[in-house]
Order: sequence, then structure tokens, then C-alpha cells
Amino acid sequence: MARRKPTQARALRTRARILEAAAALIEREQLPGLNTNAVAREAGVAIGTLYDYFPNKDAILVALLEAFRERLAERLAVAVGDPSDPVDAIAGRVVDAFYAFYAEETGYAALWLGAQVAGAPLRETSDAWSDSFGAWLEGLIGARAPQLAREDRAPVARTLVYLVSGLLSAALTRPEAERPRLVRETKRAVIAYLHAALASAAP
Amino acid sequence: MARRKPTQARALRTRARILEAAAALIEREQLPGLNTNAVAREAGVAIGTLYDYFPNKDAILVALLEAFRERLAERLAVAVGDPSDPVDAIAGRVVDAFYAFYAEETGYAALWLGAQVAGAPLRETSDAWSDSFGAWLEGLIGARAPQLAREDRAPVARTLVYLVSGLLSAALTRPEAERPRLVRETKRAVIAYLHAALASAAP
Amino acid sequence: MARRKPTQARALRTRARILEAAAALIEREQLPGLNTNAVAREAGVAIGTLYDYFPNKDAILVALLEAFRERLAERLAVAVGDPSDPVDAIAGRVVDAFYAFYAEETGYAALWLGAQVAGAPLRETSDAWSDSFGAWLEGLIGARAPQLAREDRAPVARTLVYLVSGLLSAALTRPEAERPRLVRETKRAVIAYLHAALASAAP
Amino acid sequence: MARRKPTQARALRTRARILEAAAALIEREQLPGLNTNAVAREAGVAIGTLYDYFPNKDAILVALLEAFRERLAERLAVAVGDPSDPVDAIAGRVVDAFYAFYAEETGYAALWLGAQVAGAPLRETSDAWSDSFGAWLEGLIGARAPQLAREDRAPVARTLVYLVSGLLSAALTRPEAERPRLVRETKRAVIAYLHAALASAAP
DNA sequence: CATGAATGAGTGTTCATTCAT
DNA sequence: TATGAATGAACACTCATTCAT
Repeated sequence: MARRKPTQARALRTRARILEAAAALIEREQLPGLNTNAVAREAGVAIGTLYDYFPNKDAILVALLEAFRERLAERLAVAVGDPSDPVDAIAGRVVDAFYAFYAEETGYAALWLGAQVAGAPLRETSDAWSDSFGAWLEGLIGARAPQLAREDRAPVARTLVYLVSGLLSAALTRPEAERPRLVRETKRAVIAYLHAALASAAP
Repeated sequence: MARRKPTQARALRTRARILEAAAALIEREQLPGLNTNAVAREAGVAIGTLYDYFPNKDAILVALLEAFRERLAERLAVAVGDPSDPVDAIAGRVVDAFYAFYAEETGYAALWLGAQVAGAPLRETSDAWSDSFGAWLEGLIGARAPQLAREDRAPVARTLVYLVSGLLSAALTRPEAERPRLVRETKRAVIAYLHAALASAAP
Repeated sequence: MARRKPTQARALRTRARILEAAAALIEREQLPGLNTNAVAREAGVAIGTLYDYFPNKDAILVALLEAFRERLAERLAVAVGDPSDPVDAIAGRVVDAFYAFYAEETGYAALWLGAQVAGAPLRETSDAWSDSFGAWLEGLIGARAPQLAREDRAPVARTLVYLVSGLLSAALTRPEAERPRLVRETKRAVIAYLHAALASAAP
Repeated sequence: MARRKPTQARALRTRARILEAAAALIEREQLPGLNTNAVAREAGVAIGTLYDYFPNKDAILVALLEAFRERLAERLAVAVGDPSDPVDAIAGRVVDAFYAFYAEETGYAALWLGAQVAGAPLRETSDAWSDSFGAWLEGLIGARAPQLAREDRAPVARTLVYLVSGLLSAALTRPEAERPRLVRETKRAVIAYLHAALASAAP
């Protein structure tokens, strides 16, 4: 009845197994086909156990999305590298890291796309992350382009977030052979937009 | 079984009413919540009548998407205006027309997003349109930038398609007050990317 | 509203077309798959017209079954031939005629089988015909075997009816190559049973 | 999806209750009127539970038919009794056992008849059993009438199967008072046919 | 006379969630 | 703690029948 707070090692492991199962199924079948009974079966857990760890289906997806995004955030932090590098180089590395993550964690793209048409809880989680990713970008931009007015940074950052997420997940719907080219175009779009946005703020 | 090929005026009107009802519901709820009984009820039609006009649920959504896109295509053709205008002006008008359509036909954005995580029929219709919109853009680009190699035009056009669709539908998830600013950023991104893509092909 | 009594030639023709369409569909799809809209379409008639000629679906099937049976009765009457022939010869010709009819009018077997598990109206029509076929057989038997007590003739006749109908329609479910052999066995069963039944009544 | 493989005693009981409910309904209505919601209601089970045990409607009917036939096969094996008894005595006992089963398990006849006009899965199950019953009969015949050529046994056995099944299920459609007489005629037909078939193979 | 658009109860099936063991 | 049997609202779709034109 009282939802368990998983403090013990075994409980944590079970929780992880459930999330992994959900990820595997999204990868195999797409978000709309996902159902809790299938997740439990894939995780090797009784359906009742699944509901001991998560209050409802949405909570599983929210947790999975958060897990994905924690991993993605780590990768992006690494990709930034030396913050005094040229902006173009940083941008290129970030896009590459982003794309590598999409390509490896196939379930992630499906979940991200699905989140945009899903019910409120998932959509809000997704939006929250866009916000925090946006804030992180704002910080980066502020450090490198102090001439850009504070209130202009938010829309620029947000535009970058959607630009990268949108183009890369679209790339995944195309045949494999086209993708490297589309990744290149994504970088070009990002860099061009960045330059344009920063230039407009110049003296 | 025998889908009605509407010969009477009344039949044509009924078909339209069903599509309008579907559009209204997508606008109010979201794509995943759409169900055929609700569409019939909203259209003021018996469920059996709905199935006289469409063989299944997917066919309704496909027809709706096609209807949306015909209307969008007309708007975009008008927006291009004088093809000898500066590229930036044309791009600005196209983005504005695009956004105006999204803002008026609110259901369209939800359907477009939903199509990407939907079953095969809807996804294929959506892809087909991205292709034909891409081809149209390729034509525009070829006319204005003959220096761009033929085989480079396709990825550039496709990138533009996803860039505009993605940024504008994302804009609609934001509070109304932010939107004009995001539309402006979208234009800036489009123009910057266009310049970058064309410049790379210069002698 | 008032069901039409088809006196005009055109009306009779329409009625016949509807029955033919039903027969064709039963042949193609089996009884359970039959639906009135499909019958109307196959007949090239509007669904409303169909209901001008028949008050409901059952009435169509009843009429069709009766039409089949009139034709079958004619064939059987011919098959009897010279009533002074040996009983075995007559029996052989009757079984052959029966089987030929089943094989030509494929829909008939499906309808006959279906009638046995159908709702009351169809089942009653089917039973009525078994009765009248039985009566006809009783007449034949009485003429050739006056020693058989009156009250014994009915069960014998009825047994013969079900024996022939059952074995022959079962034969149609078997591969084509087996059928001639099964027809032969049917004849043998009929003749053997006839002899046994008549012998038991001998002095 | 994952059909329950019943490990708990309760689960086994539920499965049985569903089959019993289906049998009761077939007995009361007819096969074509049977629907899964009614079966669940009659079984005192939620519709979802029914689908935990059977993947679809056909599977219920197939399972029910198989259960019936297992029971019937046991009865017939007992009815054969001493295999050195006169053939006529064995045949009489088998027909009696057959009829007793039909009379007790009223649903069985309706299901058997229905199976012949049903969709593929049920029809195939039914055919498979006719085959195995036929094979059993072939064995009996071979033991008692070695003079009958091997390749002649199959059609004879099959004819017997359909003869008995057909006549007895037809008997059930007649008023109760007539039935004993029809059972007697069935025995007479079986015995007469058997003698005729065996005689034809004598030296 | 005929048409065909419209009706709506009914059918098979799914799946998030609960709860007795 | 974990299990898995059970629930039932909801959904996509069919088809016999009616009735305005």
C-alpha cells in the first residue's frame, strides 16, 4: 500500500530491472505498444511487484526519461570539454555526443518523441528537462557571449534545444546511410544559428 | 466493407463533418486519446456511419493529415510570392505562413507530432509529405542557388523541413507570450542555415 | 412498407437475382460470413430494394433453401425412373442424383449444414423439408415393401434421409480424390440398411 | 498476451469454470449465438479473466471440443468391452455409448454440428478428431476382419464415423419419444453397413 | 419503385490496476 | 515482500435494419 522507498540493494536492483525492461520494450515496439504487464514479464517480476515500485505506468516512463536524461547530461558535460575552445568546436562535440546517445539508446528517441504527445505527467517531465537543459546552455552562452542581453539568452537557448533534439530525432527516422550527412547539417545549422544570434547582440 | 464513394451532396458533407470532428478532438485532447466513438459523437453521426466513410481509424487520421497538408501547401505557395525577392524575405514569409497555419489549425501540430510515434500508415503519410515538401524546397533552392550541387540539395531541403516543423510545433507548447519571439528565432535559424549551406557551395 | 408481392416480370427477376447473389456468396464464403449488404451489392441492388423483397435476412435464406430443394426434388423424381426396377438400382440412382446436386450447387451443402445450427426459422424450414422428403420416401417404400408396417416406415424413411444427407455433405469436406469412393460407400450403406430394414419386416 | 499457465489450484478451477459455462450456453442457445461476454458472465468471471486463459474465442471452443472428445473416447473404449464378442454386439454397445454421451452432454452435438460450418480452427480440430476416431475404428476393423484390404479400411471407417455422428445428432433434433427408435435404426444401419463392407472383401 | 445514407446495439479483445494469498 | 489471479471500463469495428429523398 505504502509505496516502497527502495533503500536495500535488492530493491534498487529490482527497480533498475523494471526500467531496463521498459527501455528494451520501447526500443523493440515503440511507446504506444508498451504495457505494464509486458514490462513486468520482461523484467522477470510479477505485475504486483512492479506496482510496489511504481505507483502507475506514467511513473515508470517518467523515471525512465529521467534516467536517460541524467546519462545524457553527463555525456554533454564531458563533450563541452575545454570551455575556452572555439564555440564551433564545442558545438560540434555537443551535437556529436547528442547523436551518439540517440543512436546507442534507441529507446530514448522513441520516448522523447512519445513524451510530446503523451499525457500531462510525461509531458511535464519532458518540458522540465528542456528547461534545465536550456538553463545549462544559457550558462554556457553567458560565459562566452556576455554581450548577449540576459533576457535574450533564454529564447536562444530554448531554440537550440529544440533545434538539436528535433533534427537528430528526425535523422533517426531516415535510412542509416543518410544519417551522417544529416548530423553534419545539424552541426551546420547549430553553428550558423549561434553565430547569427551572437552577432545580433554585438555592439 | 464497401466504403461509400459519396455521390450525394449529403454524403460529402458527412465526410467533412467527420474530419472536422477528428480535428476538433485532436485539438482538445491529444492524438493518443482519440477514439472512433468520440469522433462519431462529436460529428453528430452514428459510429456505423463513420465506418461507411473510412475503413478504419488510421484512414481517418491519414485523410485528415492530407487535408491539412493540402491547405498548408497552398499557403506556402502563396507565401513564396515573387521568386526574385531576396532569399531572406522569402524565407521570412514562408516561416510566417507556416506558423500562422499551425496557430490557426491547432490540431495540425498535434497530429504531426503524433504521426511520428504512430503506426505505419500514418507515419508513412507523414513521411511522404516531408518528402514532397522537401522536393518543393529543392526546386526553390535550385532556382536561387544553382551553384549548390544537385546531390547536396536533398539533405539541405530535408534539414530545413524538420527545422521549421520542429521549432514551430515546439513553440506551440510554450506560453502564448513567448511565441512571437520563438518565431523570430526560427526565422533567424532558417536564414542563417540557408546562408551557411549556400556559402559552402560557393566557388 | 407493405412488402411487395412480386407479380411483374421485372420484380420476379430482381427477386431471383437476390437469391442468386446469396447463393454465390454462400458458396464463396460460407454461411456465417453472409451479410445482407454484401448480398445486395452482389445482386447489383440497393440494400433498401432487398428489404422490399424480403422482410429480413432469414427470409432470404429460407427462400433460397426452398428454391434449392425444389430443384433437388425434381432431380430425385427423375432419378427414381422406372419404379419397378430393382430397389438397389433405384437407390444407387438416387444417391448419385443427390451427390451430383451437392457437387453442382456448392452453396446448398453449406446452407443445409448451416441450417442445422441456425435460428428457428431456417431450422424449421430445413426440418419441414426433411419431413416432406421423408414422406416421399415412405411412399416409395410402401409401394415396394407393403409388408413393412405403416408405423415402421416413418423412422426408416427419416433414417435414410439423414443418412444420405449426412454422408454426402461430409464427403464434400474431404479432398476431391476421396469423394467417389465415399459416394460408393454411401450407396452401400443405403442399400445395406434398406435390405436390413425390409428383411426385418418379412414374414 | 501471456496466457496463464495455471500454477495455482484456483487458476485450474477458473479455466474449468469457463469451459463449463461455454458448454452450458451452447446447450441453451446455439453455437452461433455464443459470445465471449456471455461466457464470462455465465462463468461468473470478468471478461479479462477469460482472456487470461484463452487467447481468443476460437480457442475456447477448440478446448471445449477437445475436452468433450477425450471424455467420449474414454466411453467408447469402455463400450468395446471384450474384443472377441460378436461384431454386432460391439457395434451395438458403441452406438449406445455414443448416444448416451450425446444425450448427457447436450452441448456436444451442437458444438459438433457448429464446428462444420465454423471458421478454420474449430473445423480443423473437428476434422482431426474424425481422423483419429477413424484410425481407432480402422484398428478395430483390422483385428476382426483381416481379409479387408488395408487401403479399403480407411473409407469404411470414415463412413462409419460420419454415419454414427450424423444419425445420432439428427436424432437429437427429433421429439424425445422418437429417439429410442432412431437409435435402434442407427444400430441397424451400422451393422448392416459393416456386414456389407466386410462381405465384399470375403474370398 | 428504388436508392443509399444513416442507425446503434452488439462483438471480440486489451490493458492499467487491485488485492487475496 | 512478492505473487499472479482477477477486474472491468474502454476500444475498434460489424451488420441487420430503417427511412428520407
